[in-house]
Amino acid sequence: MHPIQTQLLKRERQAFIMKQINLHNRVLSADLGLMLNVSEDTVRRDLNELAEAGELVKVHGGALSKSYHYDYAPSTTYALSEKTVIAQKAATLIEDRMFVILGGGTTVRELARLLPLDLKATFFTVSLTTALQLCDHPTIDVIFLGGTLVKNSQISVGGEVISRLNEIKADLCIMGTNAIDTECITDTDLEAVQVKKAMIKASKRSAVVTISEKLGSTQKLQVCELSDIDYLITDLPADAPQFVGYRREGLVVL
Amino acid sequence: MHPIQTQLLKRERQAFIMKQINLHNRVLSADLGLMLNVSEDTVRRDLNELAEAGELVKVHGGALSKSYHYDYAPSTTYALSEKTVIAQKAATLIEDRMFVILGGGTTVRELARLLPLDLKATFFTVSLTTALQLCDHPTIDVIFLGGTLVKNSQISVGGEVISRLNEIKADLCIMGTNAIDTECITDTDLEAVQVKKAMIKASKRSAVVTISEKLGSTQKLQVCELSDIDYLITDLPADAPQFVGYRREGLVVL
DNA sequence: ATCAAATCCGCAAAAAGTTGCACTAAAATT
DNA sequence: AATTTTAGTGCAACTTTTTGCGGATTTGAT
Repeated sequence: MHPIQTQLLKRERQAFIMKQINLHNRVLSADLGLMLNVSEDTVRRDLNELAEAGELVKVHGGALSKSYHYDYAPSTTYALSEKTVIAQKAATLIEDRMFVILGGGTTVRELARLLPLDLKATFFTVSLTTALQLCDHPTIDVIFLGGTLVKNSQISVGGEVISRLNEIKADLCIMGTNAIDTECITDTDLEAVQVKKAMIKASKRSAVVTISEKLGSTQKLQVCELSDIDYLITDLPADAPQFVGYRREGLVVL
Repeated sequence: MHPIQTQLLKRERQAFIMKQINLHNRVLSADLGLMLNVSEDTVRRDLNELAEAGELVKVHGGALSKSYHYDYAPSTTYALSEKTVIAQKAATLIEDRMFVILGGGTTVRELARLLPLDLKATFFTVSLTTALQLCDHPTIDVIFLGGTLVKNSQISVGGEVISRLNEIKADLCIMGTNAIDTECITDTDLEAVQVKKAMIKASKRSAVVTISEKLGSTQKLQVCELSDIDYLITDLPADAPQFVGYRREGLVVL
């Protein structure tokens, strides 16, 4: 990391900075000042200009490569508007300093995307895509529960995950589901079901998020009874007639 | 950089300026004034004309070659073609039924993308993006080593990851790096360095993949000595002169 | 909560750029 | 040939840009 000898023009300096960013994914203002032989203020001004032009992401102390950001592709998500509504309702359950377990699926990912920017909480997840989305949030902590990956759902499963979950006592768990009826939550994949069971067991309260389309559907494997969950969150208003048969003691419909 | 003796005509002057630009990619108005023995005002007027004619790019203090046109903003991946070359070389190290540990970064991700479709092996990784890429492969097993996530680099770190790595004995480890010189592999993030150390320790053989641009750069934290790795894989041919000082017993340059 | 580092803000000095104008010399016109 | 025209150049006054610095403020880590 040797200093540059010649005095560079502004453009050259900024090009140099971009090269460093592309090479090392991150730069420190102090380092750049030394390398370029200019004051840190000048470096900071350059970084601000480049950030404004969208060439990099400025952070406290330096800057980061823009390519290192998860690009969310909302066009591919089925029923996005409904899921956004659900996610916004679900977000109200999360408060500062909570420990929250999140599952996979596009609805939960949408929730992760919509978390308030000033939220300070700790999240656990088994989903790669949820985790990536959470990485874009500035103030939260994210812990990934590793294990064997299931390829199509991109979540980790297995004994390793289960035993980690058994060590956790979270305030809240939010998961999607494949099917839900008036009796229980069901799903198709045995490994995923076991993880979900462990997630519920590891949390004081559990929320299930799902688009209303799935109400009344059933799959082969049971995750839990409807009474085992505390919140049911859909795109419908809480007093919608579709919830007949779902209401019961201790279950809040949002 | 001598001053010109004879007084030049405008056209000759501008031709001289273009020659300097093509030679050095940059010129300073002050230098040109001295060299051409005219006032800076005249130089500036010349530069303005040339810029208007699209022959160069005028900037505060002088002008830059049009080819220099720093076209940063690699919306995709920086130096992707080089990384593809590297990834193809690295892929030859992986054989059926191997246990392989992969790191993060775009080069490794490219490797994950280019794995032969019929490969049957088991992969461990701490990188969310590498893991996602591996999920697209039909026949391999993927195990994610979970832990606290570092947001910028989207990898998991911490004691959890380290101790899991300590339980693994893999055949091969392939990782990118932020910086490499003839002495050692270095990086910027302490947590990431600790994980990389553990990855190397957990593998019979270790490979470092990097674009040749990074050769000769150094960062603050040491991952390992150059002699601790078994393969160095770059976009250059194995017999390239750039490897002077890198070659040593037990290190294969690919 | 506390402390050091990083950032922001304004300012002032230096560097670079702009403009109008006068002067020169070559080119064009009569 | 004499005169007008015109492009080119340098100078000086003024404006803009760039940069570094001191100090107030925010941020992040402990």
